Amino acid sequence: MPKVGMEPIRRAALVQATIDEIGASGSLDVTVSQIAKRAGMSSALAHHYFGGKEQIFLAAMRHTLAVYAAEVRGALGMADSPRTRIEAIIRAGFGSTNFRREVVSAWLNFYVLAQTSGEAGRLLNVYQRRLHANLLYNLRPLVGDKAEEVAQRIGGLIDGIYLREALSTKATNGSKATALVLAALDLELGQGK
Amino acid sequence: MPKVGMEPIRRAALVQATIDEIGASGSLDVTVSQIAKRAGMSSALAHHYFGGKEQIFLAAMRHTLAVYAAEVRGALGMADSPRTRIEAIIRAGFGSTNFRREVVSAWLNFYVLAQTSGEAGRLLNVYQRRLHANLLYNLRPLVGDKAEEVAQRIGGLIDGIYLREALSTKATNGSKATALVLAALDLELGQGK
DNA sequence: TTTTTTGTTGATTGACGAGTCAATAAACAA
DNA sequence: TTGTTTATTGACTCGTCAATCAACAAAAAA
Repeated sequence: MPKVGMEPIRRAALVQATIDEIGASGSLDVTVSQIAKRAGMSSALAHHYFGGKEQIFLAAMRHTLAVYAAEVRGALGMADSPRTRIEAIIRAGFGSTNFRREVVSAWLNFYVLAQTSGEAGRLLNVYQRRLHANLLYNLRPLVGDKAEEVAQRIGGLIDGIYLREALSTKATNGSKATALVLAALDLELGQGK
Repeated sequence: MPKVGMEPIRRAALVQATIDEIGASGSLDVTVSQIAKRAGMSSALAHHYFGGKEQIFLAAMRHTLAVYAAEVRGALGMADSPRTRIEAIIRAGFGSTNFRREVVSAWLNFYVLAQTSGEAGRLLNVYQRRLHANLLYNLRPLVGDKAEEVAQRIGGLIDGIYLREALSTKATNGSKATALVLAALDLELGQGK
């Protein structure tokens, strides 16, 4: 019983199903059929709306990145000093949304996809640049010309902790990760200038 | 013209070819045929010696981990204080061997494999525990009961910087990464007991 | 020399998966 | 009413790939 205006609904369902399926299987070796089934439709329909598997992946990646960007933006809006803005960035990265197992798994696999797909690499690049620029901009007034180096370190630490959580079998604890990075920030800022 | 005693040679060639092939393609989507061809033999022979694809991957992973472990051990042998031992660990991680593009790529993909394969997860776990234990043991005399936290941070930073290099399109600079982490170490140690 | 062990591959099998297509049907426009 | 657009799928094509097998060759053992 075909209804009209299904396209956005189907697309959203497929994107979410893709993230869930990647999270469930832990790899990009998920078939279009699996994704479509989870989203409650035939694989032919998935192809109809997205054209191909890679485009489904990219849409899922864009969605993940967009959600992350929105959270950072939201958190930044509530902060009014460089220091609190940096804290906001860190907290947003380890927020409950981005820290759910399936999202973490999706990120990890997007890292791999970025090595193969040019478009995926570009997307990830945008994320990394934005994170770095945000950190850099707010660190500058706090540590001057050390900002570049500090931003590199805080950014790397965020990614590294993220990675470890992705691999850890234990239930992940976002707040512990946040505390760890915040302590590093304190150290970096405590060093004068 | 079959010669005798080929097994170890073939196995080593396949392991190296696997790492190279993963590095070249940037993903685990490499076929046994590709690997075998790069190693100069038929795919049937690869199956003959290893049994299956997963076991080839695991052997490559074990080799990568073993090389890394050997470098750490070598570096540790030349150090005689906790501080220099920690430096040795960091330097080894970013040493030229582990920092070559194909090795970095292999690591990244092993991370993904670890989510799927139990044995791969176990192997990676061994590496992480060993790194953590090494850091912890040598940090204890320097920062006392903060050692656990500091080890977590230094370890996470190593992994994170590694990850970023894996994704960077620019030629990677191991010494820059090393300097970044060493500076973080200085900070952590500078904060007094 | 005969037999067994080790090395080696081309050909084949069997499964699976991406993408296409034709067909069906409801909604909508003319 | 008739034609067009949108939604939807089962069936099919085509390619790929892991794994197996049968067969052949050389070396080593008997």
